[in-house]
Amino acid sequence: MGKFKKEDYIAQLSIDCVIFGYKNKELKVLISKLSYGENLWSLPGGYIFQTESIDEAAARILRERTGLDNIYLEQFKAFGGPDRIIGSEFRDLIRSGLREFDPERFDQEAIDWVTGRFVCLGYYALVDLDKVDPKIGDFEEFLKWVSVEELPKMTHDHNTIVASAHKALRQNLDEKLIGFNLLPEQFTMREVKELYEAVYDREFPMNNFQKKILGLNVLERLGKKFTGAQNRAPYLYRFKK
Amino acid sequence: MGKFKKEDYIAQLSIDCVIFGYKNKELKVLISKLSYGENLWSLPGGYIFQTESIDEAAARILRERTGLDNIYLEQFKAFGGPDRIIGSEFRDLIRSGLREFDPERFDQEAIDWVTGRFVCLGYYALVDLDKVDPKIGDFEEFLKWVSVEELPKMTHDHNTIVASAHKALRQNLDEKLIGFNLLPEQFTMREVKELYEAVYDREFPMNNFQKKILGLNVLERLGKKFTGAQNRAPYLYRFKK
DNA sequence: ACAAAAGTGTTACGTGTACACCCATGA
DNA sequence: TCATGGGTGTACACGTAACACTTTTGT
Repeated sequence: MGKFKKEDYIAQLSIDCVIFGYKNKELKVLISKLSYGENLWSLPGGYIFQTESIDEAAARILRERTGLDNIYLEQFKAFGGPDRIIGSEFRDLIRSGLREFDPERFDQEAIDWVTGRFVCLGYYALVDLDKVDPKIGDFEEFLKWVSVEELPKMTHDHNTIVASAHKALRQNLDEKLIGFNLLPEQFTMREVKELYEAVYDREFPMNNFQKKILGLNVLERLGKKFTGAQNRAPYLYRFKK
Repeated sequence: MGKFKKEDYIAQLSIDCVIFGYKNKELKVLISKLSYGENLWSLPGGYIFQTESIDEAAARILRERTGLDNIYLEQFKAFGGPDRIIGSEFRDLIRSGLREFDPERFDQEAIDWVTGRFVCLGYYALVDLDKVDPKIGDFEEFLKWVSVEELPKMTHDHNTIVASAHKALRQNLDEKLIGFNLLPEQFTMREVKELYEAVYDREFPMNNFQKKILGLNVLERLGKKFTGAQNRAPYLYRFKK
């Protein structure tokens, strides 16, 4: 990675991504452990090049972090209190060099830039968790999938941002039929139901749920899925394109 | 007005306001005629002080433009193509001084700042049109209420922004019961119905509409409104606080 | 008494929920 | 043939839509 040039980016404006995945009947979010401070967590994010649109920037940041292209992505809200200053909590920590940053990439001027006040554009992404190959960003130690129910306290207003993203997801899941982005290509009806239950945190009766989803006419029925269990084999479905 | 100091503001980030009003059975938007160029229109907007939140900035801008406090305000989307550069269309026009700006307020450096690339945060506001006393901003000649159906071609992507705001309004009108912000304190059921018809651009049967709205239990019935017409006098209603 | 429009009531329809039932699978 | 869970069908409740009707007001 080359030197960070602040002139390349829009100042004081960042993009934070709430990357949703689904596994083990849980809705999960990809969060990052920061490489400075003690037990500090945050959402993966990035900055906007002067030459790209904000949607392109979000897609690029997602691509850099997940290795995936054509991710389902939705801008849901901008966040911008005057207290959204990375430095207000960690500026001293960073500057004191408690953890060293790569001086090749970040000089003092760049660190000042990064630790100023930021307005952030919140995007949420829906991915097939198993296809993601998470890559760390600047100031990050590692990334981790965590259930939305068990998120740690994160830096700044990132917990608020996730809550807002979750709310937006709930509002859009049905209307825009985006839930299938969280599942693999083929899935059973039960898996769809359990996904909905994870998102809305409530139960759906199987038979009525099936009728509702099939009534949308967006799924095509494939073969059956034989698991070896001593019960009727469920059908596999695929999202129509 | 004092000198414009760019250091006071967040760079490359603006707020554009879609101010909705309602009159003569039409949903209207307050737009401004620019003081340079020929027949150029845009949305009223402004910039964000380093010391305020984005919501505070939007409320302040609305206050400056309408004279009203406690306006219903909702952030609905951020817009940020790399082509959103005021200068790309008008930079030369501005710089050539086709219309002179107040040099006390804007020096060359400030004009460079203003004509760069901007990401904009879209807010929509709902106001009682008759209470608004529109005040022009920088680079503006006058403000005008125009029906959403008859908007002129505006600068940049402002037509897109209005369309997006209108869509957000439609989605929220019912759910958040915000429509009454567009009406005076007292109103008849027919006026509410006609407002809804203006927003959704379709008809609602009076009797069912009445049942639905009254069923929400958010209105209190006051006296009757005698207009002198030779028909039964309608009730007046008020929004419960 | 009449025209105009406000307001109320009654019925029909469609969606979603609850319940009951049958079917396939492998031990 | 039995237990398990998948899948389908039917009856009911609810909210919305369509229709008919009564009431008020001023000429």
